[in-house]
Amino acid sequence: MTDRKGSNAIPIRTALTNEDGVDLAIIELLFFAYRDFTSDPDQMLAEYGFGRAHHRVLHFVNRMPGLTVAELLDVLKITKQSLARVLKQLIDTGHIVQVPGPRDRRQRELYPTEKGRALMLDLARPQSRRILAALGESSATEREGIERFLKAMVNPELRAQIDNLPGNTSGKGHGDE
Amino acid sequence: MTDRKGSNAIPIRTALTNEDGVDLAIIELLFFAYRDFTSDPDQMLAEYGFGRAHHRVLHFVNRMPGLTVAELLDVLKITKQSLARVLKQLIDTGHIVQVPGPRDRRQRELYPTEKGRALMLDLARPQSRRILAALGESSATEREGIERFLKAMVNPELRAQIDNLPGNTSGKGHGDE
DNA sequence: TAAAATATGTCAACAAGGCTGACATAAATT
DNA sequence: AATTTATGTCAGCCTTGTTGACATATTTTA
Repeated sequence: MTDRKGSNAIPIRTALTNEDGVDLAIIELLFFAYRDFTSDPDQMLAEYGFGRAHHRVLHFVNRMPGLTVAELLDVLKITKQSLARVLKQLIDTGHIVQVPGPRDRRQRELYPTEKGRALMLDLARPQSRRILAALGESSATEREGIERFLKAMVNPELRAQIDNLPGNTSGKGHGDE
Repeated sequence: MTDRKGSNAIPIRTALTNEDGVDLAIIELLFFAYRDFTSDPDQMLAEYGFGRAHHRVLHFVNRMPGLTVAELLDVLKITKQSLARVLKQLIDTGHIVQVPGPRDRRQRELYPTEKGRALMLDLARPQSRRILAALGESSATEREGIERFLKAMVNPELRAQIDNLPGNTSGKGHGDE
């Protein structure tokens, strides 16, 4: 009897707690925090017929104007077919424009339009407000601790990408290299 | 000419930076951190034919054994139809069992089985390891700062739910009230 | 006790946003 | 001239969310 579901399916009535050697507190906090963090822009995006995927594309095109499709795929870690759908919509609605790469004309450099920049800022504002409120009375040192923690949660290979975003401590930016 | 996409779609070539009054640094850190945070269990779950939704259900059933379907829906903030699919699979595979509520027999109390407890722990371990590594040299005070920040990111109405999870500072737990 | 409300389950259909595989085109590289 | 590269696109699949409708058992209420 392999008992996939049968007789020994005895209910465990004791709750798993932080004492079980696993950091349940932060695991759960990340889940709840991220869910609510994304909820503000999600609501706004729905009015445009956009989703979270559009938001991410719009965000990074605004942060790294002129990036190529391949570079964007590398930041987002999705396939080009996934990107194609949402990128097409953002182009069709005039939020993003494509410009043939000057050096390599196979490439398409992606830039936000005025409209795309405005939408990106609209989406970022409630998130920024939430973050500011959550930081509350935090000192600059505490903020550094939070940023350091979040960055350390990212896979090491990808931390360089974060540094290369414009205005971030180490990197010299992306725009006009 | 409404110009949905036309002549004035001029590419903006300047990158949006932290100086634009929006906290781009933490916005991006949350995106990257959460993506990588979920990637470890996602990979493991794929081997079982499960997804992130199964993980969440399994997690909270282990954390609050005996919760009812309605309570679980309230924690996850999804519809019962969404829950039904994944819950059914978890029950069919013997990870979770249902027990008729003793007071109200319409209710189904949800409990993990030994198998469900084991899987939940397996999934939590890499996440916990990542968190521990990210905390690194952080002091207890820094950790508190991080937890306080994350909790403050959650919508205020829902913070009580977090406190009521077993082992969390204020709440007196859920199990055998 | 009969009627209404509640907790849960289930069917059907739909959408977003991931995925894979295959193939086309233009441009650059070899 | 042949190959590789960057991008686009078609078709189909999967997970996980959604809504609406309806069935069943049980509890509560009138």
